[in-house]
Amino acid sequence: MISTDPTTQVRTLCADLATTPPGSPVRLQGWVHRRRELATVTFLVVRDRSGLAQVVVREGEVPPEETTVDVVGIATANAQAPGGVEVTEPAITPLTEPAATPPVELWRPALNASLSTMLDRAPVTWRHPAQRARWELAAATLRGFRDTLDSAGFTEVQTPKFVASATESGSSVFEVDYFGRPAYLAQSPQFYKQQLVGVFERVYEVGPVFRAEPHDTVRHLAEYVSLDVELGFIDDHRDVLAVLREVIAGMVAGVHQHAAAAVERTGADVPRVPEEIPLIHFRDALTLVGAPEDEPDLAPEHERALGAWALAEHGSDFVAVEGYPMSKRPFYTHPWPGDERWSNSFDLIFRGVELVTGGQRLHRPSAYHAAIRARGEDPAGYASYLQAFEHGMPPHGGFAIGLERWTSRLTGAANVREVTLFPRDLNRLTP
RNA sequence: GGCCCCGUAGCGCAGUUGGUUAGCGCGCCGCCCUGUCACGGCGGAGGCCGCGGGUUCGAGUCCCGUCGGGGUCGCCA
Repeated sequence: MISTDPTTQVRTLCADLATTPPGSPVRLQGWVHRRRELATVTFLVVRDRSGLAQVVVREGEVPPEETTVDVVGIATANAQAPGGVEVTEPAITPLTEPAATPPVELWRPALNASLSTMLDRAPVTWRHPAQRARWELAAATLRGFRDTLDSAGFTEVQTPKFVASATESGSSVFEVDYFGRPAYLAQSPQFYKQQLVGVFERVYEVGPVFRAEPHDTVRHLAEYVSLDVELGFIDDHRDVLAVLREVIAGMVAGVHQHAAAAVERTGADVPRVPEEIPLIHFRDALTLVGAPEDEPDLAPEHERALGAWALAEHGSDFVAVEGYPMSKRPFYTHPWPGDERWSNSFDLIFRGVELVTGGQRLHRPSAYHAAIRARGEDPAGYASYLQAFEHGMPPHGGFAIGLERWTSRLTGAANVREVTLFPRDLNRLTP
C-alpha cells in the first residue's frame, strides 16, 4: 500500500530520484522551477537544494513558478524523462500562496540579467542553480580553510566588531553610536588575533570587516569577509608564508571535495597550488615590472604584470612579494633584519589581484613603544592592546585573505559583487 | 573622489541628421497542441523613454543639473 499521507512519507531529494527503485513511493519538497503545459499533460519541474526532478501531471492545476510545493507520487522509470526516472500520479500540495512571477527567468540554463538586477533582486536571483553554485564555491572554500587550520592545531576565535579606537592602518572606519559614546566598526581583527596568540598560540577567524574607504571599484566592498590567521613561535615571515601555502592548498582541496558540481556548473578554473609559491622581493618586483625604484607600492597594473610573470616563468597562479617598504606598512610590522627600509611582510597575488596581506609582527614591548612613538603617537593610547606584549609574547605573524577576491578570481567574475550574497558598497545598503 | 560610457515594458535590447500612433526577443495573460525538457502555434495586455530644468514649432534623441548603473585610476583584502 502506497502512503500518500505527507506526514508519513520520507522526503526524497530531487537528485536522488534517478537512483530510486521504480515503483517506490516518493515525496519531493521544493520550488516549482518550471511548468511545461502540453495538450494532455503538464510537466512540472521541481527544484530543491540538490537539483531538479520531473513530475508528470495528468489532471488539475499546477501552481506558478517559484511556489513551494510538496509532491507525493510514484517514482517511474521512463526513457523520455530527464535522468530516466520521473514522478507520476502526483498529489501536489502548495506550501504557500501562489508565487508572484519572478523578475527574471530562473528556469533558463543561463540567467540573463544585468548585475544591477541581480543585486536588487538578490533574494530571488540567487535561486538560479548557476548563481547559487558561485556561493557554494565560497562555502566549500571556508570548509577547506577551517579543516586545514583545525588539523594544524589552530583555535577558531570570534573577536569584537565594535571597537573603541580607530587606530591601526589608517584606513577609514565607520563610526557608530555605542550607548551614547563613539565606537567604530572593526576594520580588521588584527589587534585581537595578536592578543589571542598570547593565549592559544595559533588562532584563526572568519568574519566581517568594515572599511569606510570611498573606493568604488570592482574589487572593493564596504563590508567583506576576512579569513584571518595568526600564529606564534615563528622565525620570520617565511614561516607564515609556508602556512599560507598550506591554507590555500586546503581551500583548493575543499572546493574539489565539497563543490565538484559547482565547479562544473560555474566553469570555475580551480588553481593548482605549487609546492613552493614563487617569492620575489619588493625591490626586485619593481624592477621586473619596470616601475620607478622609489615607488612605495605596487599599482594594480604592476600586480597584473607580476601575475603574468609568475604564470609564464613558474607556471604559477600565485606569486608572493616580500619586503614591502616599512613606510607603507602598519606600525606593528616587523622590519627586515639588517635593512630597516624593508619589512618582513608580504602580499600574495593571485591571478594578478592582491589576495592576501601578511607578515611577521613586532613582539617585544620595547619595539612597540618605539614604533608607536616613531609615528608620533603615545603608547598610552594602545594600553589595552600592549598588555599582551608586556606580559610575554612569542615571535609571531599571520595573514588575512579576502574571501570575495578569492571567489571572484576562481570564477572569473569581473566584479566581486557577483560573488557576494548581499554586497555592501558606497551606494548599496539593501537588500 | 577624478575621468570615460550607460539609464527606453517584468528581463535583455533597438530606436536613423530632433518629426507627430516608441519597436524587437523572452516572460506574463487567453485559446490551441498525444511526452515536453530553453516544447510548439495563434491572439492579447503591458511604457510619464530614471528624475528636474532648459533649447526648439516639435525632445526618447540636443544642453545643464541630479540620482542610479558599468568601467578605469588613486587605495586596499
